[in-house]
This record gives sequence, C-alpha cells and structure tokens, in this order.
Amino acid sequence: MKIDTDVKKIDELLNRGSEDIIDREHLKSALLSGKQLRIKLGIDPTGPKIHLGRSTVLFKLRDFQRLGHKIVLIIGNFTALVGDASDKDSRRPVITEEKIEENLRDYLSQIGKILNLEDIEIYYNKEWFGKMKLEEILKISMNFTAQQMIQRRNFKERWEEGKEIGLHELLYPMLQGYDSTVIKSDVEIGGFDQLFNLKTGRDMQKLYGQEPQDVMTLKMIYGLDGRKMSTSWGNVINISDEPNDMFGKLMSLRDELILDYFTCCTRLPMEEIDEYKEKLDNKDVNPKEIKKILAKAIIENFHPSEIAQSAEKEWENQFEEKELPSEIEEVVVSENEKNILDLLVEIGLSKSKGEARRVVEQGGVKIIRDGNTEVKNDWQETIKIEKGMIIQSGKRFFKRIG
RNA sequence: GGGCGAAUACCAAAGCAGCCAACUGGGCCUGACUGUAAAUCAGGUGGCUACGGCCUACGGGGGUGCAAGUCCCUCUUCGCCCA
Repeated sequence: MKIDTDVKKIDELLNRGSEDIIDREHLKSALLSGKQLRIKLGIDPTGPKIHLGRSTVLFKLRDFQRLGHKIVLIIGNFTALVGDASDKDSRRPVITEEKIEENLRDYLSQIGKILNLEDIEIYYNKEWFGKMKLEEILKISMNFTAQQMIQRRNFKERWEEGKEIGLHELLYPMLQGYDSTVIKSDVEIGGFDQLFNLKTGRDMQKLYGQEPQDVMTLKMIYGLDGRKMSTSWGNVINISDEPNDMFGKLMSLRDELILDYFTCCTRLPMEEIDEYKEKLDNKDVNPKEIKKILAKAIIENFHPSEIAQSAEKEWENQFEEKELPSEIEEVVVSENEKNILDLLVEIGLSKSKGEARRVVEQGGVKIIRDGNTEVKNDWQETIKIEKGMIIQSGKRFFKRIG
C-alpha cells in the first residue's frame, strides 16, 4: 500500500486530540518519509465493552491506518493477569484467564467497527511472556530501579498515602515496554494515563538495540457527568450501545464537553468544528442543536447514517414533542386488575414494592389509556388492566400491556 | 518473628452499649425549573406490611448483658511499624 505523506493530514494526525508526543519532530519526519510505520496499541482485555473514552485511540489508529501505516495490536492476555495500575488509584483485581478469553471475543468485533481488521497484525503477549524464564525477567529488571518505577504519578500518590502497591504492578511498565521490542514498533499510542508505560517502551527498545518508538498519548474525554469516563461510574457511552440510547446519552452531555467530543470521537473536519465553537461561544445557537449534530456524527461512526437520522427523529419525538417512544416493550399481565405497586413490580418497572411506592408517592407514575394520561399517586389504588394501556415510570421507562 | 490498627449499605465515611434501617458526602431514583441538559431547589434511597408494625442487615463464628456496629473471645482478610 502506498503511504500518504500529505502534510496537512499528517499535521491533523499529530494535533487532533493528542496530549503528549515524544519525539514529535522525529515522528513527523518519519511520517513524511514515506516509510510504512508500525503503530502499536496495547489492549488490556479487562472489560467486555469499549466505551467512547477508550475509543479515541482507535480513531487515532484509524487515522494512521488510512495513511497506509501498519496497525499492530497487542492483546495483553498475559499482562492482564498482572493488571496495569494506570487508571486505578488502588490495586486492580486480578482477572482470570477464562474471563480474558471471554472478553476478547467481544473485543475484536467492536474494534472492527472502527478499524479495518483485514489489514492489521494481532499478537497475544502470552506468546512470549508465557515462555519467558525467570532469569530473563531478572536480567531485564536489572536495568530499572525501584525509584524509576515509583516516579510514576499514581504510584507516587499511593506511596505517599500509604496505600499498597503490588510488587507485580511495578513490573507492568517494563512488560508493556518489552512488547514493543518484540513487535519492533515505530509508534505506540495510548490514553492520557499511558505516558509512563509508553516511555518505558522507549527505554526497553534502546536496551535491545532498537530505535526507540515515538509515543503519542491522547486527551482524555470526560464522561457524561464531567467525571472521568468509567464503567463503574455508569457515565459511559459504549460503542455497542443501541443508537437510540446513544443519542439520548449524548444529548445529556454537559455543554462544556461538546467540542472535545467532536474533536476526539468524530472525524468531522476541524473547520466545521471551529464553526460550531464560534457559534457556541457567541451563543448564536441553542447548544442542543449542536449536540444533535454531534450525536449523529458519533453514531455514524458505528452505524449507517439512516440509523443516526432515525435516532435523532426518535429523540425529538420523545423529548421535544413529548410523544411516546415508538417502541415500547410489551408485557403480559394475566389478572384483570391489580394493585399499582404489584403491577409495577410485575412488569419490571420497579424492583421492589418499596421502591414502587416511593416513585408513586412522588408522582412519577403515569397510566396512559387511549391517549389520556393520568398521574397515579395513591399507592393503594387498584388499576384496571386493559390491553394496550401504557405504564410510565419516571421520564424514561415505559411498558405496554399486551 | 514481634508490635499496633482496621473491616459499616453502591462508594467514601460517621457511630464507640439503648434515641440505629444506622450522621454526612458522592452516586442513583422522583419532582420543580430548563434546552433533554448542566447548575439550583425539594423529596427519596434494605425487604415485607393488615400502615399498628414485623423481618433481615454494620467481615465470619461464639459469648456477656434486659438491651450490642458499639463490650469480651476467636477466626478470616487487609494496612502500618519494628526485626
């Protein structure tokens, strides 16, 4: 494949959404040289789903791929057993091998939505680490000191706070760096918190007599609520989310985050994004309209554009026109009448009667019959069950009696 | 090997015998406002209930006592310090 050395594209590649690049000049001239570069990304298969926050590196890889460079994925099925500490302030639980296998299957199909998997190299680092001898590991370790490893910010913090740091965690950057020597990477990219690991890769390559890779870390994008995007916070958008769902989540994004999302999670031209920025700054538009464009653009990364369109329409109907969602799950209730709390629990809108009672008392439950909406706030009420009636709990949850 | 300390609900963290289904903050849920938001405000956040209460819960087990997250014993796990 021919390597694209268009300066404009290369500049965008280097600047868009990136945080640190070492060594920037070196990387730029490598990209301009016309030589095919090997771009490494290490993947730690600890969770089954890829969220938007973690997808930014995949978009960046795609940029490299589209210029004709070779993507090399390292599946950290060995290092996952150790557990990288980059994004945790306390020790990550060690994950079982079976679990890793399980996650892995899902992973590739999700990655395939962004990258062209036909033209990619994939390695499992268990291949080499599984066979490595203790002697060799010790030899490598001799080249690093505890002080060096502990410099890393989150180790330092944990050290100072008296939190534990597993000995194995100290080895992690070294192992990740060793991967780079095996696959002879020219560039390694990673999230904003990967800088230390990536730099260790440079050191390792030097030790092995290779030219050190250039490294690029990407800006972090925040979760919906402005905190770091993390599955355990529940503020994530997974790239496998249903389009309608994804649209709704993106619309509830904080306004301040709009531009970052445009930059990092879409590939709309920067000129266009700058226009949006200007409009937002001048308060020329309702930010809502810009968010709609964003939501569509992000969905189009993963789905055909008709689907993004219809997600938008669905959202507008439901939230702007206050119409019912076009698809409501049907449930069957055998009785003719039922106490409202029992009903809510039975059809799955509440997980206990206590919870149902709270929502009812607070006016969150509505019954819709023939287009007439009735708020139910008496928890003792018995509801007559009719086919086709709709029960709504809160703003977002609906069930239809079938 | 020795010493000390900790384990509380989704998370963090109070409580140190009765007023504890457990302060407070975050999260989450509901409502108001709004741009669907964010911010703000109000309410809620174990289960069941004949709405009087009842049951289950403060790492596990055992004990003292009318009464135990709260005291004692023991086990487990974790942290810190000394060697």
